[in-house]
Amino acid sequence: MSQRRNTPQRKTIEALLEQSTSPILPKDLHLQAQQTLPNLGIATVFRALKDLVAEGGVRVVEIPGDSPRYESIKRNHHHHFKCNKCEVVFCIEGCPGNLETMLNPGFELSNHDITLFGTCAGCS
Amino acid sequence: MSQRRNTPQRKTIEALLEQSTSPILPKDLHLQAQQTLPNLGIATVFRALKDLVAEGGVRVVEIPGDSPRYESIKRNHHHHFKCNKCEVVFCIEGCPGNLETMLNPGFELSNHDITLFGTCAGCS
DNA sequence: GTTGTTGCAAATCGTTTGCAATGAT
DNA sequence: ATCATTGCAAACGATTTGCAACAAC
Repeated sequence: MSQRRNTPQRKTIEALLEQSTSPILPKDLHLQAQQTLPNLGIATVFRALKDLVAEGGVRVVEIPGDSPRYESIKRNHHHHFKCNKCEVVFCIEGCPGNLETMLNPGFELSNHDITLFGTCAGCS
Repeated sequence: MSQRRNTPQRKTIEALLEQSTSPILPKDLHLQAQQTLPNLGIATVFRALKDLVAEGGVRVVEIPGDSPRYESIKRNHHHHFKCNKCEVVFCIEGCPGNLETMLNPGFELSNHDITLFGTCAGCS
């Protein structure tokens, strides 16, 4: 099988993901990583993200209307809020729970995704 | 300003959206509409969807991992469930509500999006 | 006849892939 | 010296756009 190699590219990408306080878009991750590695290609970013998601170190965050963002799995279960004005995405702790009750009999719940929209504290 | 014209293309697309019991992908809508209008172009489907969403007759449904689906606004507020096995998307009535309590002070909630994942009755 | 609408093809955006060169082990 | 990884460019799928022909009004 394939043993993973510890390249500067991957180290940089992983570090940026761990430092970020909100989920990042691949293109922003690419821009930020290029400050350290100017020749870094966007394909390498996507490959690293795919590997990290497969290994379970990173999770995909989908905000309706946007392309996928990525965040480190180090943060525990939470959801996201996107401000309609400044477009910033915030992580929000807490979860309504009890979602199984929404399902008809015979349906089994494995996971869920909640996105809230509105105006953030700074914009309102 | 632009007055909308009642073309066969738009009538067909609107009718299909109203008949559907679950949100549809543009490419499926295109395929279905082509049974009536064989020369219908995919661009016309996207243009009609954009207009319908702008007018408020149709709503966008985003299931994480998939491209956007569309559904008639005639169905009232509800959420969606995607089966991990058969990949079918179901509408589910009901809503946990009380989501404002998840937000920090200063944040205002305008709308929300919930997607549940798991196994549907037919697959489990 | 005016002008919104269409189909087509080309363009765009985000993402993936093939491949030869490179670098970690 | 292996063989995973890289950067680049080409390929891709979904969506958008320009434009000349067309059709609803």
